[in-house]
Amino acid sequence: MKLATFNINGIKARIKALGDWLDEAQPDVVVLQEIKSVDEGFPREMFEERGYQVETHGQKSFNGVAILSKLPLEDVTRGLPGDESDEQARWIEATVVGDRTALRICGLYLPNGNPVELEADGTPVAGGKYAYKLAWMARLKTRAEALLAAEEPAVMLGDYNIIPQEEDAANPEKWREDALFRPESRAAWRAVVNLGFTEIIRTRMPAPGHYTFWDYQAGAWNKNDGIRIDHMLMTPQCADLVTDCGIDAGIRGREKPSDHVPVWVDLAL
DNA sequence: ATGTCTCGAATGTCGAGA
Repeated sequence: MKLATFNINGIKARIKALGDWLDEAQPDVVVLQEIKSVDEGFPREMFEERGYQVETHGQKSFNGVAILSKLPLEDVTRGLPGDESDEQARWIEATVVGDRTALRICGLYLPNGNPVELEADGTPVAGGKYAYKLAWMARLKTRAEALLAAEEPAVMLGDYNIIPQEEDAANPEKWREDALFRPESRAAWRAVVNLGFTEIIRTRMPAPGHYTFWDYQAGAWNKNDGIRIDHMLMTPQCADLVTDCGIDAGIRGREKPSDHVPVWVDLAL
């Protein structure tokens, strides 16, 4: 079973590029981020024609996540628990039913967090975007703890908007004060990973220089000025199933690309 | 040194978000 994550930066602008990649890569399950569409406006037909079941959690203009699956999906839930007042569409879960085992999939679009606004004592300004990012990550940790406690195959994958370590950026210095790389962000990331998850790309592709995002600005792709911010965190029971993984970086160089590229894994499901 | 793209509201351009 091939599982992938892809921040598409707008479904309407990505119909051609996404369709081409699906036809070539042939993933069985894909989580999408930044669909930037309400559920009713999502072009589900182009995926259903290709044999995918489509589950969306959209909102107008911004954010929005989805799951495409050629395997049966069960128990679909929308929204990250822990804050009923949070109206941003950034989390969707479903159970993928395989021949041998089931896999809980959590597709996520973690808040960007910029601009970083801090009080004089260094605490994030309440109500600001950086405070929202860190609060969201605290809720993520709570959900992550429950997934681990279940001792079953589960994966949380998507656009984490986190550069975990220096080797995950071509030019770490220019990200030093950014919400994607600041110490508070990276500490919150480690607090989740260190609960006992396998970060599968780090584990299987440990060399530096594997990026998943290149900014549209300043010729970042041509200079390979990238960062690795799209990740997969697996419970031990899920990590045991992995047979291969990769990053489809090449599609960043095509016509009308997203600024992110797909990250994928093969699982003996 | 500079450099981009998407969406939506309001129009034929702009602000917000990333």
